Amino acid sequence: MTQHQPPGKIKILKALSLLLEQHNFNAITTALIAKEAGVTEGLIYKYFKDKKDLLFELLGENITLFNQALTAKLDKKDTAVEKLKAFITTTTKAYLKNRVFGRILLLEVRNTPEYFQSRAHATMTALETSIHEIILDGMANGEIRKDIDSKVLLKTMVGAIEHASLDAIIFNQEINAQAVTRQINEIIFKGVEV
Amino acid sequence: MTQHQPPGKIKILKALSLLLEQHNFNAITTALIAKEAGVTEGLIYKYFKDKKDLLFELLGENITLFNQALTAKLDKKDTAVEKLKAFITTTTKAYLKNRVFGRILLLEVRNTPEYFQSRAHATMTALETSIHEIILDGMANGEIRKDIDSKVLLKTMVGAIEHASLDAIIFNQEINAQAVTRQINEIIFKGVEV
DNA sequence: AATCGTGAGTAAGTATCACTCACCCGACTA
DNA sequence: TAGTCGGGTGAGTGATACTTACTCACGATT
Repeated sequence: MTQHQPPGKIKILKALSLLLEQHNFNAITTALIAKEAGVTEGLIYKYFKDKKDLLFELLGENITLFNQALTAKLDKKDTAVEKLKAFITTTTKAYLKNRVFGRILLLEVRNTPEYFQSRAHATMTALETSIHEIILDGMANGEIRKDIDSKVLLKTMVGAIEHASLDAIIFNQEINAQAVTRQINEIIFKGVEV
Repeated sequence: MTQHQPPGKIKILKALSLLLEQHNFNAITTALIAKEAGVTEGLIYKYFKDKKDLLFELLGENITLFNQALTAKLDKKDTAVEKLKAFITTTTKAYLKNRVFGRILLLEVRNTPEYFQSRAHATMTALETSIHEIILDGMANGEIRKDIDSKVLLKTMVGAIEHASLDAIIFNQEINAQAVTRQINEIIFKGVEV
């Protein structure tokens, strides 16, 4: 997937990733990216359609790596509920550990329509589809209530994960991912009403 | 709150709101806003610090109106659980009915640090605080499990609402808000595990 | 060993915006 | 009738995303 990338291209991707740790995407100029990468501005446009395309490719690499790591983790779990809980935990931890990844995905790309045509988004959709299938499996084998809309459950899980990570990502706070994900799992799987 | 606004300022706010129904914020130029409003570009900068400030003010008006409507609705409910369910339903419906409001709040402002200094964000924080207090009330009077972290529950609710609305907002789909919010309420309050 | 093609990179633009600034106008008021 | 002030104008300007014409190093081909 990422083999035989020209050195300049790699340097540009690395530079943007580094800069995103300190600044938000709009505040990062192409001139700054080029300077940080040690190349000229023109080279960015040799390898990327435009500035946003560069962002999407960086996100795409992160998602691909994350997708592989997540799949490996879920394969170790036996039941659907265990897999879904692992999904919540692993994803939240990924957003919090790799802040740039979380920031791009949750804050920087969604307001640009082109993102939804990108490879990054396609990978993300595939990931969500596989989680959706786990939910369906769980319903089929009696682990999960059948009268729940599987799509809404998926959205609730993803939404909970994202919103739990959001403050930490925006304000660069440290939060206890372990404790938070345990709580989310408890809320979604057991419910909060007495 | 919004009294005695000069006509030009109102026209500019209305123009942006209208344009946001068709285009995303970055794609809307100040020249286009001015043209749509029937004023000159310079006037925008008489009333707003910059283009983003204009966006924040438009959002602020929407949030203030929504906040009032929501408070009125919640006051009619007696129990904490009923209030929280009404919060989920009312908020989701607001995002779906007023797409521009949903789009600005969920997609356009969060990637700009200045938003978190704006009046709009302050109002939003106040709104979330009042919902948090309802959760705490519910715990105090035995409606809601006391071993749940109230903050995480709040985030889960908000996250579920936002993510359930997101696809509809992004792709301009119609979705059955009634059915979706009933499902979210079921998931969060009763849990999904058999 | 001369030539060709190509991938990698450069440097000097250009067009488009967001934003500024000096100014105008009419209506009050002293 | 001069002063001032809110509301509004329109011609700039600088930053910046993006383009384009070019160079250089190189391995393969003849």
